[in-house]
Amino acid sequence: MKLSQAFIPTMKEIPSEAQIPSHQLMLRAGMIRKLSSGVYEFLPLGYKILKKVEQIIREEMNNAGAQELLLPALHPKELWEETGRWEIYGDEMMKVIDRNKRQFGLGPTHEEVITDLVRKEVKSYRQLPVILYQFQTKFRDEIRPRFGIMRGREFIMKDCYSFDKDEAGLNINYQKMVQAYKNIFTRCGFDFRMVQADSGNIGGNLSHEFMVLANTGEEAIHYCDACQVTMKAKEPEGEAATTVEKQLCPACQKEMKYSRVIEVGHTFNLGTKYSAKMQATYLDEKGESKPYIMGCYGIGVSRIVAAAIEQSHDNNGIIWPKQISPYQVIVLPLDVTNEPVRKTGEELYAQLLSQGIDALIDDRDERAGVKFKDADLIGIPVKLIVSTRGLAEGKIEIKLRKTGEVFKLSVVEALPKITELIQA
RNA sequence: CGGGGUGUAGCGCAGCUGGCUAGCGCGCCUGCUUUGGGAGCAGGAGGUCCUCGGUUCGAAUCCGAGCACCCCGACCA
Repeated sequence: MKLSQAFIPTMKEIPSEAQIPSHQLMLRAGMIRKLSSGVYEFLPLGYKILKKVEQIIREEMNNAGAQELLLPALHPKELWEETGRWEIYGDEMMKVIDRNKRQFGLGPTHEEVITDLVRKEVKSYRQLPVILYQFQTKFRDEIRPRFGIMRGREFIMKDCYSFDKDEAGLNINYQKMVQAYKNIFTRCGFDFRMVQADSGNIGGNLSHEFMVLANTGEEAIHYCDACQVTMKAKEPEGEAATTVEKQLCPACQKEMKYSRVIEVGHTFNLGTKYSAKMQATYLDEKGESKPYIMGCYGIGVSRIVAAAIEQSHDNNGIIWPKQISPYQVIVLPLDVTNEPVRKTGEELYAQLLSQGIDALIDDRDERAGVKFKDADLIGIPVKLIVSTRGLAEGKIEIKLRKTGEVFKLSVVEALPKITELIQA
């Protein structure tokens, strides 16, 4: 992509609405814009990152035996009345009415819809297990949307549901999903912990949350890496309470570490909570009718993007982990009015593309400072700098976003080095 | 929903104790100069001062109501 033609409106100043780094940087980097409280537009750069994250999740889900589908966002009221959640979910569900005065909810989660689909199609134990997932826009009329994309009223979620004939089957699938989640968050470059959790509104009897360590997180944990123990921290109570109670590790008795965290994933053992209420049953080997044993597994896809920035940024902007960076390399011809510089930049850019490297080129007639600032702001891991000064010595320069490390190389050495850096 | 705060150009802000034609920085357009970390000069475009109502000869400024947005709390991917 050529920056001169790209719709990436960067900003020098911080919009006053944004308080935390990820929100500020996403706005400044031209990734998102606000339409309304808790409702955001993903611009091309933000959308590209979202798609990268989605693809990582998709690969791991497919690998774990789950199949992708797409369910509706419009849910008829009657379906939610079957589980009693039309009342229980209450005002948190956005509601709409059609021309015949029929009521619908905008799906905040999809247990009812998926269970309805499966109960209509899956009648025998022979058809189980089945694991289905989707990427979808969820609607939740949050009491207080905040921190930009972090807690929106409309957001992208990957939700996955497993249907088994018995508890043993569910446990196997649950473990598969936990492993898939660990793979996903590792690939996203996260420093994260898994913690046992309350099951909240979704329900069930066992659940785990996946927490990214970040000091702007809305929750907190105590953890002991030596013993692999993690527990959720209670929020300090009372207005004056700012100190956190110390926790000793139940295994080794040493003081546990404490960190604020962002919840990016949540797994639930649902049991028969939904299938029983919805008469969602199959026939077992003996011809007896039994409710499915269900599990449910969610990931906040858009939130992952924000969490990644919270965990990796500096004063100059975002520092994307290689795996989810929107582009792998940015080529910076520092002076496009200098013909050799412009030409060398264009050629290197074309060569990168021809080798399947997703590159960006800043071909704008801007000063060097502007180009460096924008490149750092949007966080591309590798800068390939072509300058009048460098070319006079027959050199170009490669500079790494994360470490600031610089390599001066001849033009022919550049591509192999970039390939090496990208694969490292 | 309870508490706190903000609303003036695309962004950041000043002006607000009642007074002329609403201002500054950044950004944007034109030209010239510049060209390794957000350039300089000159010219220019861009405003329902959140909305409605009230007080007044006169309101961005004072009063009232409403709306929007942000922050703290309960809720959650």
